[in-house]
Amino acid sequence: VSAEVEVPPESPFALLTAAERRAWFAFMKVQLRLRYEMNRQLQADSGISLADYDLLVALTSDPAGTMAMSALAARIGTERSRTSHHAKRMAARGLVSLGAAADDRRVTEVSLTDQGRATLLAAAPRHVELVRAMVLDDLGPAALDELSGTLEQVYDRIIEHGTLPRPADHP
Amino acid sequence: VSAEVEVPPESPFALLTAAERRAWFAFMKVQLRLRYEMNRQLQADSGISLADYDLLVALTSDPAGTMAMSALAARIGTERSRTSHHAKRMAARGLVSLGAAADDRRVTEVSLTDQGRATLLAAAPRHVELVRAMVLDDLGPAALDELSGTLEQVYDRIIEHGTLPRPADHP
DNA sequence: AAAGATTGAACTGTCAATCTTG
DNA sequence: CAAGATTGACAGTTCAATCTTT
Repeated sequence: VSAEVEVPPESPFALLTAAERRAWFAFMKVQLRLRYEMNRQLQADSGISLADYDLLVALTSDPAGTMAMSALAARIGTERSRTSHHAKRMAARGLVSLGAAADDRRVTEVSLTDQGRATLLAAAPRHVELVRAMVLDDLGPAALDELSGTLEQVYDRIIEHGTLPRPADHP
Repeated sequence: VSAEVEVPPESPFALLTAAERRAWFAFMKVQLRLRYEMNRQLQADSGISLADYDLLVALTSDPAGTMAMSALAARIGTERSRTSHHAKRMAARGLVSLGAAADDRRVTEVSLTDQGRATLLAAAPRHVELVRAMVLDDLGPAALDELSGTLEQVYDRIIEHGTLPRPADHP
């Protein structure tokens, strides 16, 4: 397993202690590789990006598979304009459909199409398998709980010190 | 602190156990917010992106602040073409300079300029402060070690199951 | 005016094709 | 031909300006 990492004194990482640096490097490395591998696998197996997958998953949180554009953006945690561009591209590919809400015509409703639902159902098991294989499977119940607790604590600190409001809970 | 999260049975997350889901959500949430906040702070305080910062830091690992384009790309963990585009944009802003290597003229050397070095030196303390405030400060030495160990274990799994070779060690 | 959303321009990242030197 | 790198076209992201409905 990885131990001490030497850092030249000119490097900004010299501002961290050895233990801090170790945690920070480990986190950044995991994060970078994981994103890369998830994207690659989804693209190869199902022809969708991680961002596409996240959007489709978000829509399943509504029983009918329909959400207002703003609600969708808030759920995914990105800006409205980005979600708008993204949903439009996905609509062109047939994965979702867009339409004005009947009751308030300012609202754009984004809905899973049959094709979108089918794509997600086909993609999910392999994606979850990857996550399990890469992250979850090798941690015992105790390590998993410890990791969850630590990350939740970190998340709270980020929200406290950050510039964005805490989002509504992930159902 | 966050506890059980309900997931509709149609959601792909139903494929994970409650404990697995908790760890996975916590990781994804931390990762997403942290990237956002780091980017925002660097941009606001120093006028550079997180990607710019990473490239500048990578260059400091050479005493003279000069690396071959390929070596730089490998160090940052991105593709050569991306690094090439990025370095070119940064050169236009005066943060780095580009030139053919004397001994092998296929090689492009990327060098920190005085301005690039000054920008990094000015940016680093506040960036490190943010990382400390958001992630490191609130974890005791034991939690920090435990987190490092778990993430290093996860990283090894990712490399095992992934498609990319293990990169050279971060000095 | 405020809320919900879209648009267009500028910027960043990805992929395949190409160029240059060894 | 292989290695190092760049290019150009396209996909995705951000930001500010704009549009529509309430």
